[in-house]
Amino acid sequence: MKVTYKDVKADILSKITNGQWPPGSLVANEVDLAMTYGCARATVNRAMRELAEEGIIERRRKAGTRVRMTPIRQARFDIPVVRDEIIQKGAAYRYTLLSCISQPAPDWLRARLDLPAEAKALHLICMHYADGVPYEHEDRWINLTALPKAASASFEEIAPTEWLLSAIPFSEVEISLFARSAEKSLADYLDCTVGDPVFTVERSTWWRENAVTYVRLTYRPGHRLTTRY
Amino acid sequence: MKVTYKDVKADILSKITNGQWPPGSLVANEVDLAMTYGCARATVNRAMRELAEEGIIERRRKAGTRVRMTPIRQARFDIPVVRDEIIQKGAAYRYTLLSCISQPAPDWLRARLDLPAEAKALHLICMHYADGVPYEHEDRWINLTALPKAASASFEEIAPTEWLLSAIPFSEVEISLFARSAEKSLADYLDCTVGDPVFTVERSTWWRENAVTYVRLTYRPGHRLTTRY
DNA sequence: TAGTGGTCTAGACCACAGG
DNA sequence: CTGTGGTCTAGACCACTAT
Repeated sequence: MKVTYKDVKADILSKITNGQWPPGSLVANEVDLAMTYGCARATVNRAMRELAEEGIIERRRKAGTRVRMTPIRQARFDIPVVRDEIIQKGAAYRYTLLSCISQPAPDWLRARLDLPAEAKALHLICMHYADGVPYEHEDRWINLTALPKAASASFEEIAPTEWLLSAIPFSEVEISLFARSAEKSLADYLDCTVGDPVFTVERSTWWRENAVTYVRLTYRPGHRLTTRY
Repeated sequence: MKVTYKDVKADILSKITNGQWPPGSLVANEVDLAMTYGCARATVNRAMRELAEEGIIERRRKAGTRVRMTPIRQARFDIPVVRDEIIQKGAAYRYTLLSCISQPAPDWLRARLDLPAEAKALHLICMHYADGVPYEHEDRWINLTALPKAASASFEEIAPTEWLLSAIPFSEVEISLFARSAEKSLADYLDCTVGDPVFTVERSTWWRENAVTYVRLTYRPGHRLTTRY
């Protein structure tokens, strides 16, 4: 059986985790490793490249490869579309548009998205329900200057997230997670008590250097974002 | 100049983002693409593999490659060591051990980490300060059965995170983010008001199938976890 | 069963950065 | 200047799976 890059990767990783190759130590170069594993250099290269991407080792031309002193830990969270998230839990999905107002972009929004003074915006408030229970509150602003056709979309029927996904499928995003307390209207919508701690995801989206949308997604109390790594 | 995998990747991505290859559409196979780009198949393969990893396209043997209907967006957050995080902000770091008790693992912990009935645990409570201001509250349990030498570590001087990092540099982690409200003691330590919404990171760590530690890191009100993708 | 992606190889050239 | 990683190539075989 041939030696695969996965074999090499697993073996190197085990040598690191069991202490044979301690943090900071120099790892043999690709040519030597290829010899010892009896495989091509490309195979070793792929194994090492992936370990480097995962923050386990650090590679530099000429300097060689070292085991990271403090491994860089990264958590990856999937950011699903709410509807998919709810359906995947086996619950029934329902969406409601609460408010939809076209207006000049307020100062704080212009500041945040770096919009010109005359920018127009569409302000949407929506709710997403799972089996009839409030799941997520969506407070969204869409930059009508960058995306004028949003003005004529019927957000009664299609959730803004999904409309935007079809309008601009790929974009640059800044995402921010934090805790805040539910004020009156939020508490009403989420069916919780005023002052309850809620988990909020704030997202700003750009498409080709143009700010497109800013959204605050707030979840019912108790919501968790979970992952493994 | 030779065609690089980055060229190919960028070109494919642009064809997707500008709508030439809409969501759901079938992408030409690797051999054909290699011909049109005038490069080796391996080059196309690497470009496509990365796009697939990034959730832009979906690949299946025989079925071919498709542009994802709803691109899987993944946010990656760096999980830094608190001390590094604070120092990088240009603030002075200070650490305090508030409590350190060795005791039988409570039921909820045994349930969570799947520990045997007789498991012993070390319960630590610590604070991390930035420029003297409360930054993070740490409530940690270490499984002494899996990691007996933790009993003799001097957590007065070294923070558990850092001690653990040297004891078990690489591990399997489950992480969970949520909002909760500060109860009395937490509010005291974080210098905030009881009931304030606080952001909490909960982490369970395994090393070679053995649960090692469970920790709740709670940040002062207003803390945000931010990233771009 | 046949088409597609997944991977390995052996060799080559190059870019970068340490000494 | 030279060692190391980064990448490309052309060809090959294999694994999966849609049809």
